[in-house]
Amino acid sequence: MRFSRLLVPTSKETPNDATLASHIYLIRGGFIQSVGGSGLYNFLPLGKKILDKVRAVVKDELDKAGCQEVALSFVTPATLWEESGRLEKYGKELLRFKDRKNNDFILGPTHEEMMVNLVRQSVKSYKQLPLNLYQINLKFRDEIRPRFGLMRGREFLMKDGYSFHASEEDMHREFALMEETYKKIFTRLGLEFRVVEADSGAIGGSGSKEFMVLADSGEDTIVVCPDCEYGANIEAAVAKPKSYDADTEIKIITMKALYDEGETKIVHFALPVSIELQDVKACNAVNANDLVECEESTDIQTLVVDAALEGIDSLNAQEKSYADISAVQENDACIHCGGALTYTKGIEAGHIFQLGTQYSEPLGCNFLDENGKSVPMVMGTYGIGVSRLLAGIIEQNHDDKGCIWTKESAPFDLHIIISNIKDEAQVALGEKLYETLKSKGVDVLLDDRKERFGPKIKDFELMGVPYGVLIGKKLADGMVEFMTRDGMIKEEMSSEEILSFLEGKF
RNA sequence: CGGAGUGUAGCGCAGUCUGGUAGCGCACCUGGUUUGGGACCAGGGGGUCGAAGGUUCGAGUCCUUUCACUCCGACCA
Repeated sequence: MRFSRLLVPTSKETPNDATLASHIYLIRGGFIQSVGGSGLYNFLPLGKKILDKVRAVVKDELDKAGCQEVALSFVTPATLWEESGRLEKYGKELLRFKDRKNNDFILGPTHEEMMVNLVRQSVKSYKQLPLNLYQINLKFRDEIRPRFGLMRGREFLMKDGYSFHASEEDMHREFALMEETYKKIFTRLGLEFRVVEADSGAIGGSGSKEFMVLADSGEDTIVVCPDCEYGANIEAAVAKPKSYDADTEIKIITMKALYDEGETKIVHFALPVSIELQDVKACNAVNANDLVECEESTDIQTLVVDAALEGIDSLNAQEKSYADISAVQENDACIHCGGALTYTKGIEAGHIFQLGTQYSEPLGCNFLDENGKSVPMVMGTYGIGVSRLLAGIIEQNHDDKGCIWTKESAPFDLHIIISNIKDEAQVALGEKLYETLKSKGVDVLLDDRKERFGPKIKDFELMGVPYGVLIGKKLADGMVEFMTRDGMIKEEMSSEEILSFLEGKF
């Protein structure tokens, strides 16, 4: 591709609402463009190219693992969501609208219902199982507060996969296979990541694991053990129970729990004064959809006491139970090896769930087993935020000048700069390298613009193609420079050798 | 949803207090000079000043209503 023909509106100026490196450089580098509405972005040619490359890696690994790609309708009849019971539970994040006949529709934020509907119509026998179907498609979530560019948009590209099994054991096998497959994907993309235990949230189900791209700018706090493999989202993290004695000071926190159909209930949580309440654990302990703050109340009817206080406290309530509701703190002891746990920050880029029959049962997704008996399929579900991965790659790979794309995500293999377009020798060498490498399948960008050296090198730094060739005034002495974007390393070499050097490299 | 703020050219902003010809920087177009770190000179194009209503001889500016967006918080696979 010739730079003079490419639509890449790079910019010197930082958008005023951007604070994260990925947001700043994706816009300044001309990869994406804000639509003006919050959390909505257009992908410009370079951004689209990267998105396609990341998507191709995801698809390649999934296909190798035996998954099959489909594309489900983006617009979903609301009746399907009524069947599963999530129409209410998902709340305002769900974008709803009516058609001309006044039928209710939603734009899918995730597609369990749609996929189950597809499978229940076409799969009837254990002989057709197991099955793992996925799509890489737009999702829409009406986020309360979209921010950070592609990190938390309202419309985004997600890979969502769903597996269907005749037994719990087979689903566990697939879950492990997907964990391995995801590790391969993240590794190929050049990401530093950690697989952690997680809460299942609105999706539901039993075991779930998150794939966290490690970055200080991440929105999630994760607890990791330096001595073993253990890692968990703070929402699901557990530590070795601490022991308390009868003198331990106890605090009681009042919260309002929200349930389906607008029901609410005042609940109380008791735990040692020095320990923070972990909201998600607390929410799960009372089986609520959500917990919100409310005024303190001393009329205690429902009380959940932190499990560590069992046998120590002398609290009374009509309905009293024990559960782990405490937030793990740094230096708590690892549940597996006793190591001192630490906090780190991560970007949730993948999440895999063991769903069981949570959707197949209410939606009637049944099959006939060997005995001719109709039973619900056992399911797993697996997601990757594909557009979020772009942001994650930049969060991990940038410097103060711009992006540094990894090999499998780079918009081009090589970026050739002709410093002075009026110098015929420079142009001739640039064209020769460009045409020769292009014919050999190397994806080359040739900066043939009528610009000075400054803007050209700035754009190279900003756009972040991993390697570059600089053909400039040193050509008069028969020399050119080979540049490695990571570290901005320049190596001089003779203009005679450069072509064979590049042919060997790509 | 609570708190704070902003809407003026593609982007970033001034002008609003004190009403009187719509401005600046970047970007863009033409010509010339320049060509290794976001050049210079000259000329040029681009706006229903977020929307609606009101006050006034006259509104970007004052009043009322409304919409949108941003930031902090709460919330969130």
